[in-house]
Amino acid sequence: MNRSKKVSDAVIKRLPRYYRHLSALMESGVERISSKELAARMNITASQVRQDLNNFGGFGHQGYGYNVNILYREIGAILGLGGELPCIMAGAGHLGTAIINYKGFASRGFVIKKIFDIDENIIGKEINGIEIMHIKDMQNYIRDNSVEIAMLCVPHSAANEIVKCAVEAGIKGIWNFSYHDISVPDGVAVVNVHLSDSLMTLSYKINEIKNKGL
Amino acid sequence: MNRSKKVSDAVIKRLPRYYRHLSALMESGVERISSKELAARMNITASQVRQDLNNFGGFGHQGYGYNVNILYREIGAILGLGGELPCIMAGAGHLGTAIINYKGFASRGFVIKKIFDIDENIIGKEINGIEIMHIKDMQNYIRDNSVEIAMLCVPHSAANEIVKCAVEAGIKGIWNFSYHDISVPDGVAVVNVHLSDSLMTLSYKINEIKNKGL
DNA sequence: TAGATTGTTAATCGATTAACAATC
DNA sequence: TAGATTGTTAATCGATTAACAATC
Repeated sequence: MNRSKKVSDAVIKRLPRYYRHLSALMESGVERISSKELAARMNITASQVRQDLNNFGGFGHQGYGYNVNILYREIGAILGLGGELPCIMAGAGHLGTAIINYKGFASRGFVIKKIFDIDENIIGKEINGIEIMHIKDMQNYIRDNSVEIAMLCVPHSAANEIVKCAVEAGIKGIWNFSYHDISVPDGVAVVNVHLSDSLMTLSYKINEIKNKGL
Repeated sequence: MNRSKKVSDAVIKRLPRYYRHLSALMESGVERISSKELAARMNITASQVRQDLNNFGGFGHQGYGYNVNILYREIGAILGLGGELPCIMAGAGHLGTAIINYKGFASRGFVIKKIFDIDENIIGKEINGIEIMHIKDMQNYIRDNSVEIAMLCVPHSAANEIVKCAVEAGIKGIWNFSYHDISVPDGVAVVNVHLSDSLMTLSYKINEIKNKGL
């Protein structure tokens, strides 16, 4: 992998899409695919496929295309998949619970080790077989167990404090569902997920179509 | 609003962020803000703020800046907020339940009218005071009640069929949480939310930081 | 070998940033 | 009025697309 030139955000966001499509191809028993065919499936151009992949190395062969299995594995490696990534969930509300119960993450290596919440009534209980502990024990748990990812499903009033704790404990990345964008020091990765932003984008698009019709 | 030139996706995605920051400014009692100050809060450039807003009209005043309340209301209108947008939820699993229980949507006008599921055991029950009906009744319900948005939290094996139903019934937009991207005819808006893509992006970023350290 | 398809360079397109006259 | 700040045009930067020699 070429570490010198920074890969653009646009490319990074497409990587999981490639991964998804390659996974589907594998399931259908497809062994090889050309950039042209893959692009058609994904509604992008063949040029873009080749440019994207060549950020990370030449995975194809002239006259042949790309081996689906190999490309799938390579993109998985680029995405940091392959091993186990220990996670914790902060916040056992509805959204946290939904994510804890989602089966697709563990199979990709995102294993939620513990859940942390402030509600005394649920501490000691389990969700999907995972123990709920008090939020005050989160920092030590992260440190002692080399947790890499903190998933954040808490009210935004609590978010900053919890982020601070997690960062001090050496967390590597934060997956933030709380209302405000969060910021962290260099060396910690953050992805903000704003479901309400996404819904408003949909509303915009509906509105746009309506206006076009006038 | 200038309908002739298409507003870019990059701008559309920033609109909810402006909306969020303006909302916070209103709460802190700020009455006016310059593009420079707003940009600083949002980690973008003042030029970009002005360019973005001028896609939709001149909301500012020279020497003064922007009135926070007015700008908030204008962006709300651009986003299609203000009235009620009737929604239905397809799929009452963990994720669907989490979204149904989220309080922030209804206050923005996204009111979930009914929930549809295939599980006979839960039909007739309620989540957050909203009735669960059988999925076979979804199409008529959408048609008879001019539902605008279908929220899709079903397994991907069921997604295509449900989308087809909803589109035939005249749905205006689909908020899709199921695993695969969905496609719809012109005139229907779609926003795909892929939580696992988002998590993999985080994993990439963590990995990138690790590699940079080497 | 001939056909196919890559990796990569060059051209184009679009989005972001800079600059500044207009004006509150 | 003088200072501030917009709206908008021009310059720059970066991402996407096109083209093609290399080669399987």
